[in-house]
Amino acid sequence: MPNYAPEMPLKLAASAFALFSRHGIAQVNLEAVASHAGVTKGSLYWHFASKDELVHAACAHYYQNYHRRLNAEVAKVPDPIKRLEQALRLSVRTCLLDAGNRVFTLEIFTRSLYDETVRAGWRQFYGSVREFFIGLVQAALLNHQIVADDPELAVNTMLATMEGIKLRALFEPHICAATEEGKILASLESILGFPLPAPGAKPAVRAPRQRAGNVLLSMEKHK
Amino acid sequence: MPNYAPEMPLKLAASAFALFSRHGIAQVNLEAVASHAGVTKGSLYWHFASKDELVHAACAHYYQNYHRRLNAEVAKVPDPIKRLEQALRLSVRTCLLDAGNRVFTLEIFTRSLYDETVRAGWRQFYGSVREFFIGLVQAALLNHQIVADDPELAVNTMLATMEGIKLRALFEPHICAATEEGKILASLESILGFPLPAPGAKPAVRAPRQRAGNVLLSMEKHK
Amino acid sequence: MPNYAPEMPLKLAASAFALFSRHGIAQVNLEAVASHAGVTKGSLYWHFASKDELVHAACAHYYQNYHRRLNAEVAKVPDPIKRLEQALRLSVRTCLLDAGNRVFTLEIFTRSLYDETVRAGWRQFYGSVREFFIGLVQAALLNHQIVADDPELAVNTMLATMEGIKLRALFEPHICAATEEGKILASLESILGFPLPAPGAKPAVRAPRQRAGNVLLSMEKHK
Amino acid sequence: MPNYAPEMPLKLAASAFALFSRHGIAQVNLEAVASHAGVTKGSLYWHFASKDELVHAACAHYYQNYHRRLNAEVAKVPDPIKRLEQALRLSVRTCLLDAGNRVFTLEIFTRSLYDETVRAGWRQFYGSVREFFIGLVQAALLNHQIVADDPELAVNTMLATMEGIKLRALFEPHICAATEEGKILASLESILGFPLPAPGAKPAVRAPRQRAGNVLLSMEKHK
DNA sequence: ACAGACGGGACTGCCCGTTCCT
DNA sequence: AGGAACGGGCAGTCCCGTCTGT
Repeated sequence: MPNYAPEMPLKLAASAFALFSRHGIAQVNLEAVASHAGVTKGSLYWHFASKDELVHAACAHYYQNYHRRLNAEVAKVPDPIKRLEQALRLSVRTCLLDAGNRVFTLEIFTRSLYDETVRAGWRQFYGSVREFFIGLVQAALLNHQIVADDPELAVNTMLATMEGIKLRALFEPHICAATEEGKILASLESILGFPLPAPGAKPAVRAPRQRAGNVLLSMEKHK
Repeated sequence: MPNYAPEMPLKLAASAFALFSRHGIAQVNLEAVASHAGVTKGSLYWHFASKDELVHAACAHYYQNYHRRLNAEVAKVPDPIKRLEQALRLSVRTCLLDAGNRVFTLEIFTRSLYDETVRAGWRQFYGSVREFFIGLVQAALLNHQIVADDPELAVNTMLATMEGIKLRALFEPHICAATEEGKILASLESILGFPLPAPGAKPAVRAPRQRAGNVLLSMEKHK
Repeated sequence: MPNYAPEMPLKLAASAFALFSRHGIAQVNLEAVASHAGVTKGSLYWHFASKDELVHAACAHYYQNYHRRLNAEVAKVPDPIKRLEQALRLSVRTCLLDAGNRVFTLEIFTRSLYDETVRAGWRQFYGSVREFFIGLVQAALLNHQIVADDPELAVNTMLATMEGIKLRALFEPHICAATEEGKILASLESILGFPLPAPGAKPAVRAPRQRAGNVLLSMEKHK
Repeated sequence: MPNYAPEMPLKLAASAFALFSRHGIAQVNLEAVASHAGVTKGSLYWHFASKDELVHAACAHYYQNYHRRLNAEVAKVPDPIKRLEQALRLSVRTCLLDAGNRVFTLEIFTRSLYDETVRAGWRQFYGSVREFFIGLVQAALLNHQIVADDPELAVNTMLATMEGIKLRALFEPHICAATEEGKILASLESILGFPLPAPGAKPAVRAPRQRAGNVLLSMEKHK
């Protein structure tokens, strides 16, 4: 029917991302990706020269999707700190709470060991995300809504904490249960110098020791 | 001479670990592992029923080797804080500075996504390492050589920082160059509440609470 | 040029037959068959799901080839008894004098012990050959060129004699030497009630007792 | 725990014969043979240097067993034609009606394609059987109990007929059903020139044409 | 004489990326 | 764009034969 579908490459990339996230890259063959997109393997090869290229496209899909949603999220609110909070919430939801996402990024990390293109892609993506957050943090700083000596350090720490949580979730899945969103969010906000949510509460969260490092690591043990 | 080699399983596990660390698990076939150990694939299958089992053996080899070296390291010195420092130094050297080790653990992480046995093995290993360090920290605490409100939290933070560094090294290899040992070590020690090395030095490193966490993230950017 | 070869299955079957005939089925691996046909094992498996299937195809190749040559042979001459003689000559040449053919059929017999499909295939082949010869015999009978009370019995006997010769050739190869063609042929024709070739010759061959059973068995012993 | 069992080689040969007859030579491994004999593979190799040797031993077991039973059978009766009949009956029972025996000999035939020793063994065995029967036939001849112009030819024909029946039984098992013993026996006796069993019966069987070839082939078709 | 762990080699069946023809 | 065909590679299996130990 649609004998000319200009969006087919994107459809294939989306299918690839979806399947890779569910089953891992090595476990998904091109036949499956093609049929998931409604075409055959032969057609897939008209758009992508190799599985590697398809992986790159899946990464690009992931990066672009994340950026688009991030931008859409912050566009909804004008207040700097609200924007930052929304950005954080979205990141937690998509990157941490979504198991498929955790799978995909871990697969990408491992693949980047052997594929320079993947490695470069992620490096660039990570850099742009960092710059994005630094921008949000500085805006909130200028608005005196948060406190931070060194925005870049704070963002770096926050991002590293997210990676740390991702890794821990491998072995302790409960720490990324959907119900943990608030807790995780609070920790990340604390790292970025957010004020305490409840004004009357003791500023424990803001207490230096509390904010030290991957705050998530202090979460009560799971029973 | 070939027959009757009770240590062959260990030899094979060591070969598997060595090759997996160099080239990744999927890139190494059993033929290569066997020939690295001086036997053939047919013989390998007398000892291991599948590649999965061999992977588990390689993990066990890794765990055991790490533990053995850790114990040997701390046995050399009686002073608690020296022991802790030695343990940290060894960990940094073997887990962070050694690229093969970084490759192996990342491969294991990804594999643990699909192999419950691998996942359980690593969970147990990680737990035992944590307990080991907590013990060392408490000993140093009793000796008033370090300060730490919550040893478990400090150790968790330190270990998470190591994982964070490992991940960053994927995309910024220079931060795990051999020359960085001192810097990395200092950061980890700072997290565990070590006193400042040089009394005259600016106490920036000790500015305790701020720097705690993934201190490594504040390292100057690579040019 | 490799792709799109609809005749590849036949080529592979022919290669399989050729190699099986030379070295036996168990002694030939799929790699050898594939490379003999100019492809690789992976390609072979696109056409045949297993070695068993390939054996079946080799049998089919053998059956079809024999039928085709038989039909071509009889089509060349119109005279019924000449047709019968040509058919016999071809059968002797291909089935008895050709060592490869003897090997192949013996292998097939043994394999049919354990493979019902092979067994059924041979049964059908044997049946069709028998019908073919019965038809030729009856035509010659109607032409008063041979004498036979019971064409079916005569054909059965003739075919059984051929099998008997095949078996004896295993242990006394000389009885299937190329030079024996005439002698074997004469015996088979005698069973089918052919008239004596030379009118002046002693009718020894036609003597009942001489014709009893596998006449070939009366051939002088080899020194 | 018989640590000294001089008869172990025979036991192993018997086990080998039994298993080879049931499942074929290629389908039986040495482990199975050894355990069937109550020992392990290591012990088997003390008695036989290779699987080939074991096959040879199984053949020898078969030959010897057949000879022994044949001799025992004829020793029971003094009358020449009775002896011949007993010998025939035993041969039909052991060689034709017993499916295992048919399997074993067919396996041996195929193996003899590639194993000169097996081939020579069978050749010798076959020769000795032929001589044995020729002796019995001549004795009966001297006693005027049968008629035969050429005892050797008659025996050859009879033996070839048995082989022919064996082959046909592959594809038409019913012709070797236990109930067919009488019919098969009658055919073979007819070839050897036995008098008709019932005096009043029409001497059809003795008519030359009827006796031509493997008389068994004239058996009514199976429905 | 026996037991059995072990080594070695070969092979089947399969997967999956890739190419080519239509 | 479709899909038949190809190619390489590898896991898992089988089983023979050997070697140590008893």
